[in-house]
Amino acid sequence: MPAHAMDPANGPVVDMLNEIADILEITGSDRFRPLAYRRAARTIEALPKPVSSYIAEGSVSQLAGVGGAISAKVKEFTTAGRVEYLENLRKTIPSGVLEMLKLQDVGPKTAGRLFAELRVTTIDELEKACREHRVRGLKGFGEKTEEKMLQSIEFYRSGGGRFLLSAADGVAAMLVERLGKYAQRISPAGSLRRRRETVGDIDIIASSALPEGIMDAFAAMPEVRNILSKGDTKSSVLLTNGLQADLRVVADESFGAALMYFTGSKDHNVVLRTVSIEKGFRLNEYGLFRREDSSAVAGRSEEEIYGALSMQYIPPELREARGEIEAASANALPALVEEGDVKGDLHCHTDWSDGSSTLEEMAAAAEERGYEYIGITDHSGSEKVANGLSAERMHRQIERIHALNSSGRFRVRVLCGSEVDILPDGRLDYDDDILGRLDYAVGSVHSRFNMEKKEMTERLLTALSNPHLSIFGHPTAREIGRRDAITFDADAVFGAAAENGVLLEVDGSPSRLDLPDALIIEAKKHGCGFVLDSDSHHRTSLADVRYAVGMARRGWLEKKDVGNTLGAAELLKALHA
DNA sequence: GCCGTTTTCGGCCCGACTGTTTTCAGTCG
Repeated sequence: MPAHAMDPANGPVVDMLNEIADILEITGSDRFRPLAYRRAARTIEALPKPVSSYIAEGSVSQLAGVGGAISAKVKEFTTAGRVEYLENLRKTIPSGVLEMLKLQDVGPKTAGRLFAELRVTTIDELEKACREHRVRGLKGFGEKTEEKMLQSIEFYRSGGGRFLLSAADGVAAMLVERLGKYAQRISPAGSLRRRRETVGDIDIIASSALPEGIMDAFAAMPEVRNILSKGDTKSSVLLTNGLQADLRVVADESFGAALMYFTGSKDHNVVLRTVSIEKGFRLNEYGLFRREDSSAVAGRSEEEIYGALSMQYIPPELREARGEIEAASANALPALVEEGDVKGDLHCHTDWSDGSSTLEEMAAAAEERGYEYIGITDHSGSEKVANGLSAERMHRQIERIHALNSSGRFRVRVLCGSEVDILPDGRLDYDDDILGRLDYAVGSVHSRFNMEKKEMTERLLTALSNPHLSIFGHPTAREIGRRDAITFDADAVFGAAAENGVLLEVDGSPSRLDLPDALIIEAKKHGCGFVLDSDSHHRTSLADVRYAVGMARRGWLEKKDVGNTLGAAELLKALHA
């Protein structure tokens, strides 16, 4: 699995640790050692800052799951760029064998045996071995295994991977809608429910006294390309759009436990189980049970289970083992911001630049959503490809918005904003006379993404010191699966944003989701304020603000952290802080 | 390899499903 580290600098370290784990699993006898490497990898993957900064302050071995041996390897890797231990491990196994692990239903034992007994060293060779029916010659392997492997190879080559949350969201809603009539209760679970930025598959949990009915309906849906497995309580299908969907059915008294279990995260579940054991319980997908007599304590709802463990209810977005269990036990969970708290959108485009709805359509759509205000932020002049507004057109748009507001045509107040390019030298793309006329400016990076960290940090610090800048738009400028985050010194940039009162945007555009959660957490520590926007280019995508809300909740944000939960008058004051 | 109010050893989540078995190993989540 490629690393999706919160700080891109940590990607190679995470890959290094996971590769060690992979090789140890294929060759090794100790099954816990690879787990230790994976745990350390997960910890480092979630770090908001380069692991080198933890090395510098001597705190690497204090990270969860990182002890003496692993911290030594991490240090060796960051200084030498390679790890002797891994170099030696690599000699024992061809890299193609590692790649086979990416195939569904091929794990370390299978890959190891294919290599040891058939000398299969690549996925291509595995395909050949299956076609020549050599795999079925191995003890414990048969005809169906060969067929499954060929299917997995095909799926892998067609790029079966993770999907944007927004793509999965619609499918999950369809599944819930379609299967709802067969269930007592039904809900999406998994990373989709936790509002992660990408999801690998869709998990649906349902309760029913008649599981066969819902299972049959699930497998018979027209969107099903093939059935991966089908049992009494659990089935998996591959949908025609390439997404995998899993359905799990339990009795209604276990619905909460199953929902909790399959919502995860895995790490959250592990910690929760540990806490359960400490308190004399056993927790599984059927409920919470007393250990001494196995009597049921809770299971009908998640609230009931957290309650029985003397905790506050933990919203799914927080279930990442980032201290939420400790906070819930201490009655100290944040009151997370909700979509209904948002009083207006501050990042919207119209057909004046690269949007496809008119100013009036956007205002009407904002009004329909019950917003108090909508900020229009078309692109500035440098954005030629996006039809950015020249100074002259920007002046005209301001006049137009003023006229619209005084016309009384809309109850919603239209704010004059702009998404102003942060130029490579850190200046904003409009002169002060325009910036001074705007209600506020959103500054964004749209060019020269590959600047060195030091230069990029300078660029951003210059922009953040501009008194006309109110909001730092999609701060990392990443596009999920397409473009990496820009690199900058997060401490310096967030510190400057806090000091200058520049609010950080959480952009809800489905392929941006920027800031991401770990950086939100980091920025909040610096005392930054935030805004939640849709970055919509069409009147229907104002609803994308829900993805910004999801990310904000994953970042532990409360209503008071978010500027656009304020009324218009207070907001304008905050934007000029 | 990591970890610790069961602490320096002995655990490390655990249940469903599949394909191959004839009681289970491997994979997945």
